[in-house]
Amino acid sequence: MNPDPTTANKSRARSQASTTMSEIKDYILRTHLEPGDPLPTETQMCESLGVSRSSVREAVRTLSALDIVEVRHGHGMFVGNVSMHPMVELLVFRGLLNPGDDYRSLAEIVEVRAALDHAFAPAVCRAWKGRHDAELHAAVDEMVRRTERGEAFAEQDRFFHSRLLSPLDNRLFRQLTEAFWDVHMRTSPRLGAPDPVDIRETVDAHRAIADAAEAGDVDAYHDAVRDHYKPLLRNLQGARERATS
Amino acid sequence: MNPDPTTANKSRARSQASTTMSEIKDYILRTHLEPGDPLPTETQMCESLGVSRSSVREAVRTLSALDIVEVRHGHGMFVGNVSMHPMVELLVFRGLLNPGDDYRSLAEIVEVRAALDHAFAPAVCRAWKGRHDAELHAAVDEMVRRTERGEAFAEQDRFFHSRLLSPLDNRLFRQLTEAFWDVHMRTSPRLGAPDPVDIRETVDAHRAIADAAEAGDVDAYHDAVRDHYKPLLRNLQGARERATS
DNA sequence: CTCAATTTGTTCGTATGTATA
DNA sequence: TTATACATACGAACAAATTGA
Repeated sequence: MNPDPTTANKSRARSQASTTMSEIKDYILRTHLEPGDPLPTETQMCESLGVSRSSVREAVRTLSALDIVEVRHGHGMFVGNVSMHPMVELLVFRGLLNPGDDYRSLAEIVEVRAALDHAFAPAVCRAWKGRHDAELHAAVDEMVRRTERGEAFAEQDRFFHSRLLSPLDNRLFRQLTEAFWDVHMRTSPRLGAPDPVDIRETVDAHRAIADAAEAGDVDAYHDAVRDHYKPLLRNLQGARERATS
Repeated sequence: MNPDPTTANKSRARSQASTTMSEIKDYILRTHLEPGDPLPTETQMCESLGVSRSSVREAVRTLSALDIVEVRHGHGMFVGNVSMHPMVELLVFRGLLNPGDDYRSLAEIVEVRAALDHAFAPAVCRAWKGRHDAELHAAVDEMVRRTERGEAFAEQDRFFHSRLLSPLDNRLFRQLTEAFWDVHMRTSPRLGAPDPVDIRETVDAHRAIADAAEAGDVDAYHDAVRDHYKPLLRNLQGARERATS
């Protein structure tokens, strides 16, 4: 009685959209496409995969959420750059999800950031030893100026950390660090404006980090990283105590 | 002339599916839902948000890809557990994407895993000091038995590392570690079967890690972690050299 | 600049598969 | 087993964005 039109699929348990998603991923891998390369149009995929447009769209939706496919309205679909952006969205949402321990997620983020910085300290010092980077110090100078004017310096901060790790060849580590920086920035506003003294301490720590790296002094680098996160952890600790009291 | 039906939306630039996604996220946060809690049905969302079912479905698709929403066929939609699974999928795909430097992604994964292990060594040793965990050692015993029978021990390996970090209160770190373990396992098969001597060395390192943690000996712990990854890094190095030759 | 072609975005109607009671 | 509620799938039509003639 049942014509069983699903026999064509490998397993009837998996949904059309799910199998279609795998097909698209396989297509990208099979044809050795790279980020930015154009993908077939929706209608072409419908024909070649033998599924409806809705299914293709849902599959593409999923891949788009993972930054594996990038879709531009009225233009076409392309291979995404497979960034860490999905994880950032995820962690930001997670941070907002916990109403009880509000600052716990942020504290965990900071702890992991510090851990990564410490772990790659030898590699960073080895890479920078003997070199001097004007842009790195210019970023710190700009932080100082902005601090004196009472302005924020998120942009310089991001640039500094990105630049500092740029000579490393572990792309995963670099992207992970930047991703956690992003999560940090998008979760921290609830902390309120930090103390001016703490800001000054943070800026100084950036200078110390750059100096230690360029001197190839791993121990000094560890100390500077510790100083970098110290005021933040202090604020976080205070906020958590206030929240529980 | 223009009836402008999009006035209801905050910004006409964003797509329906995108705003719908934000609405659902806001709904979860606003009503303080937790992972596992039921969500309104598709039709209910269509009515309350004033959009078509397709748009709701595409929005849900995106949230489902990020493990923010879990949808059970024929049952309903629920708040997902916001796990690291999306990142695992992402990194596995990334690993398969590079045809040139095949083992580079895997090497980066291993390096980050080792970095995290080293970074949290003091916390692990502090948490385990003076304690003795039968299950931890039982896992190692089982590894030994399986090695003697020439079998794999992925399950025991995962349990070991998960158990080892279980006393830490940084959930993010634990989930990150497990996620990288998953990526590692799903990317490493291309390396081929490792040398029996290396396997033995790896198993011994697990024992040493457990002993060091329970003794509260941070230095020994660092050494054990190094030994744990040493055979793997050796194989990886060899594979990369063979690939370039 | 305007027009037309291409491509993705949105909607609706309908039929089907699935889980629960 | 039946009934109900729900998600899944398909196809057609129209809207909106982009590109290039």
